[in-house]
Amino acid sequence: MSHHTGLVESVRGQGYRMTPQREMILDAIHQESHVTADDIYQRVCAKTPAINLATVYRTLELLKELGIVTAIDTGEGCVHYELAGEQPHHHLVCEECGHTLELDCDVLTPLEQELRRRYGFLVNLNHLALFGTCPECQKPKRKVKGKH
Amino acid sequence: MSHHTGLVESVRGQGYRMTPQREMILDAIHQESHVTADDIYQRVCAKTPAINLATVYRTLELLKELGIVTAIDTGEGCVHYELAGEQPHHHLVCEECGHTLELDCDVLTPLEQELRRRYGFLVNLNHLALFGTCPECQKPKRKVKGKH
DNA sequence: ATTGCTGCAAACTGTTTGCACTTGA
DNA sequence: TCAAGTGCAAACAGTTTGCAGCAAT
Repeated sequence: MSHHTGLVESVRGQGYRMTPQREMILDAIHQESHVTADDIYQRVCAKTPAINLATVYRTLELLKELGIVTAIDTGEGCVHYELAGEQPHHHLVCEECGHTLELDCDVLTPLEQELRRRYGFLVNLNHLALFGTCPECQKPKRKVKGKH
Repeated sequence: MSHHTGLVESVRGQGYRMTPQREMILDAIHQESHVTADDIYQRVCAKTPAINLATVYRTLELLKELGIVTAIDTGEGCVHYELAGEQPHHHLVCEECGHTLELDCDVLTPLEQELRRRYGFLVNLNHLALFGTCPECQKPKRKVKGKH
């Protein structure tokens, strides 16, 4: 099942133990990237008796330190995780419908350069979430409005 | 004391009551923008007997709806608030030292345009927080390293 | 046989909510 | 007057932590 043997080795190679839990968690992120701790928890629990949420958090923390996953805070109150190996990409999150669309990484290259040139700031745009209004929601349609 | 009479009127004008609490909260944000709910709470409590944190949150929620303040999630686990009237500006947050530096808004204009052109996405860059490494922390200095 | 990892339960942080009381218009 | 706003305490969600037992090396 493990198509992610490299990752397993990477963990072991750095002096950490490979446990069934860690393997399942790696498996889960591998299957579906850009997930929350709870997503992983659900996904893992679905197949085997159980795993503890705390373990998921601790493992994610470890994987983050090992540079295997990266964390993205999309500002929705929960952190999303992704395999670090992935092509860095970004998310446009619609504030109205919550829909997320992915963004080619090259769109941000000019900004990256500008920030370095102007401020000497080395920005980390591995996984950025930008908020706004998606094309769909910009269409006037029936304005429901109302004081929510 | 209220140099923010306009805001007070704005609240009242939209059919909401002006209470001492709300006035103090407005006052606080006026004095120091880019604050957290708790900052406001502290600041207000310092001068008068007391105010309730829940009230701060409720008021901020209201002010946000009225378009008087805007919320920014800098990803540090707590939301920052700012007077909406402010020049939109952005923050470069250093992941190493936590230091924040402000960013001229024009740096992001090209990105804004690109997103609209390419994806039809109307991005809201009123208050953006970008993470990375500040010039200071890029200097090699003594690498302490060590396992977290 | 160690030492690291796990599960569990409890703590913690930022935020929200239900409800009875108070107060601005 | 009376709906809107407040304080309080309790609930919440996401995340972290202390500790005793379990298991990978």
